[in-house]
Amino acid sequence: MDRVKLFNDFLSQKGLKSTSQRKLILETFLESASHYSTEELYLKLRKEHPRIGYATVHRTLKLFAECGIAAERNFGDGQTRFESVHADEHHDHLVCTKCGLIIEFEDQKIEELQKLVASQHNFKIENHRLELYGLCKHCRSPK
Amino acid sequence: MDRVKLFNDFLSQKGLKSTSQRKLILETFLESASHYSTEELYLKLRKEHPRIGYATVHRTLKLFAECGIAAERNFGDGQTRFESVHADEHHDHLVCTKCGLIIEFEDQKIEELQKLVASQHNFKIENHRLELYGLCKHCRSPK
DNA sequence: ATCTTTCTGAAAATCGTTTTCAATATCTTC
DNA sequence: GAAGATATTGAAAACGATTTTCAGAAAGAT
Ligand SMILES: [Mn+2]
Ligand SMILES: [Mn+2]
Ligand SMILES: [Zn+2]
Ligand SMILES: [Zn+2]
Repeated sequence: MDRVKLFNDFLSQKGLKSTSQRKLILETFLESASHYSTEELYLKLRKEHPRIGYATVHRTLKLFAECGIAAERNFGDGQTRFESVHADEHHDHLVCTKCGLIIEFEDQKIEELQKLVASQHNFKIENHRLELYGLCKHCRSPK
Repeated sequence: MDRVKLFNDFLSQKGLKSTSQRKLILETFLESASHYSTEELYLKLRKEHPRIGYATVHRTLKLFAECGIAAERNFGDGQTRFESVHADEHHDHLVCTKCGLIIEFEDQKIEELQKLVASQHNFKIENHRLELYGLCKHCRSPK
């Protein structure tokens, strides 16, 4: 559990405290590979821990993002989503507009061409987002 | 003025009315090539037409999007922006995180590679977004 | 001109997110 | 293991962008 240590180091370095809620939220967040909205993770946690508060879940997700173990995403449904980040890996997304399925991909050629475009405009890229929206394999076929 | 006719056809086809506000908003929207938030366009309009309402501006922008003469964009600053769409042209964006400058580009190779990625996942693309965030030419150089 | 329907603008409502605040938990220091 | 200092929690309120409501005004049909 490398990310747990990473988060604890982040907390102590910032003078923040290690609480049972933070441990619980991190554990649950790491359990699944999904792209959670605050609401979704809150509802999942509340099943087993009815005392947990929405604000705590949200604040903790923001902390994950701040320390780099989570990334904030926005797929245009009006909710910010958080996903677990592995080391310095990067990926982009295919998003099914019908069932919500999210597929991750990385294409090195596209990444290169992005850099080329940026340099042609004298632009220094800090980050980017590429999302392909459409119908997934299952939602394409009627039946 | 092709887009004016397009909008009027859209209105009459839907049983909607052609009002002085709608004419004015469309005219002002088309005048500039910028990526307007509702707020921005509202403030611009209000200078010459203090009686216009925010809700009317917003509703009208949504109508533009619905009839295809505008597209909704979201560059992560929490505001929906509307830009004029020319025919079926498509483009992506470079966004300066410091000054807000928006540069448009289209790279045919990237578009091709996106299709390839999609087909590899048996995915049917409906639309996509590619945004490169960073520093523009001016904001890069200190001075 | 009259009637019917849609539109407008101000204000209120909504939705996701963030902040506030009093009670509680954690961490230090003795 | 207390006691004190500081950060955290959860509920509720505040927030900011967007959307809806509603009564009066305007547009279009007859
Ligand atoms: Mn992902
Ligand atoms: Mn554009
Ligand atoms: Zn699907
Ligand atoms: Zn700039």
